[in-house]
Amino acid sequence: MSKIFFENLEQSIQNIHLGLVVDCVIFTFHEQKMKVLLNKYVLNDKWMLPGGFIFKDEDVDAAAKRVLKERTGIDNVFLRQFHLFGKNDRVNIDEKIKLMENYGIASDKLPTFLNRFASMGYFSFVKFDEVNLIEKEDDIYQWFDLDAIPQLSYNHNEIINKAIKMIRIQFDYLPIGYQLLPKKFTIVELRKINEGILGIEVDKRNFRKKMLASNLIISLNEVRQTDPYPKPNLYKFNQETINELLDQET
Amino acid sequence: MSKIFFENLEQSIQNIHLGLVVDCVIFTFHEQKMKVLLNKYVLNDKWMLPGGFIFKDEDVDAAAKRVLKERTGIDNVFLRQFHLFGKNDRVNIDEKIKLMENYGIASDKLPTFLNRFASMGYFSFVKFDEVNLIEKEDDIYQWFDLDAIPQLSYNHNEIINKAIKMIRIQFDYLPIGYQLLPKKFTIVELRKINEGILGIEVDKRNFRKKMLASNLIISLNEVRQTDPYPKPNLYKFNQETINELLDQET
DNA sequence: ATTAATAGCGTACTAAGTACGTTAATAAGT
DNA sequence: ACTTATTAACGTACTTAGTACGCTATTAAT
Repeated sequence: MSKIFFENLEQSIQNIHLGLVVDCVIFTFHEQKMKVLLNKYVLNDKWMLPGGFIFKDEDVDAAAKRVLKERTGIDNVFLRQFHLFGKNDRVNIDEKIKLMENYGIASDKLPTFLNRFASMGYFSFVKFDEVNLIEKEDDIYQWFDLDAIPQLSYNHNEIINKAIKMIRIQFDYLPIGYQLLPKKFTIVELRKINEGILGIEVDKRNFRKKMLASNLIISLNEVRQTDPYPKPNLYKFNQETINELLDQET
Repeated sequence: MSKIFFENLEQSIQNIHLGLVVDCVIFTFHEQKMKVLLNKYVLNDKWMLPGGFIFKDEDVDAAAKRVLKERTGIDNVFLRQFHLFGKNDRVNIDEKIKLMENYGIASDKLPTFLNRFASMGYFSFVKFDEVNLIEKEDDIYQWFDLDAIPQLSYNHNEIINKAIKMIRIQFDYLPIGYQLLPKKFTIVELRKINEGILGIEVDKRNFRKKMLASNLIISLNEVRQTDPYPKPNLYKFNQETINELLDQET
């Protein structure tokens, strides 16, 4: 949804698949912390998840991909369904009317638009450095620390909480570190991601032992010279193991 | 979808939430085998999954519950989302037109109905004895062995396969045996369910040991007298453990 | 009288997970 | 110049969970 969409609402409505939208919980990892991408229309006062309509004849998964590409510029992104939010009262109608009025549209003009839309939730993990936040004149984007999410529009707080819950359940089947880290990374970075998502502290020594025993990572026998003190060893992911995870396409 | 629906198609369309349907993969356990419930309109030649539309103002989860109740008579059923099938070409349009024509409806009469509907997949586990298959004049129901599913309409074979895949991934978090077995059951029955769903054989002795060591089941110190030889001991589920699983509501 | 079937018990071994002590190298503070 | 705090990396002991497979007791069928 953007200015152009609202300015041509009647025509826009003709081109979208009714009754269903996608919302994306986009995670990244930066400065040792997990972050979530939020979006705000300048005319609105609350932050919300990046989301959007599905075009007629567009696969739902493709719509989620497109939304992500439009916002972050990233192609070929890792994206998974996690829950359909299909409660009848999911969207606060007053909030929706207010948004329309902010764009100068009478609320009784397009009843179709005010009908209920179920929301398919997707989560995604993107590399911070590869993201190029694409802001339009009327909406802005910002990364928020996972432990400092403000109050969001509609049921979007619930959606984020559910995303985290589902990610935790599927944790071992998701190549999260692979999606978030650069080609070369340290074991500590990998641990910080785990801790951020699982919401717990992990024993440093046991984590290292577990990683080294697994066939998930391969040592590059190379230390990161830019780090101050005990310069940490660098690792890469074992592509075979990652491919096995990706093939499962949960 | 039923005769009444089609006979009043124009009016029926007014009352449904467009763009989204629910399809249910309903499992049961009978005579030591896992079964799936399939449905066939007598005017159609292919079997399909029980599914249906969502009413305007009806929660999507509630629609799935209603579909299940309408077909099996069971209230308060265990039901979980597992995947949204949102491919644009998911439903074979020719098949859909043929179905409409079988009901005497010209295919060009209601373009809205021919628009794409995404399908929210739900799986469910029901006790065979509690099911009371409710057949209407124009559609019939039948349990099929999980390893003998015929070719189904639309993408319904894909939906079943995905359901099984998702159930396997979440296996340890789902109270499957609890949903399928009567109050009193034997360890062998529990094992047969596991084998049926996981598609593998499980070592009898280790399975028993694992179950006894877990706090999932409690011995009733009572054997089933109706069984022929080594009359097996009966167990009940530990309600506390089951409640913990149910609270997670994956 | 022999054989087949199977619920249930037991033993040895392997793999995975947990708890926590120690070292080595450096930067920052006094 | 010396001490201290920091932290990547290695190591040891112990616990728990999982795997492989042998055996027994009791009945029904042949």
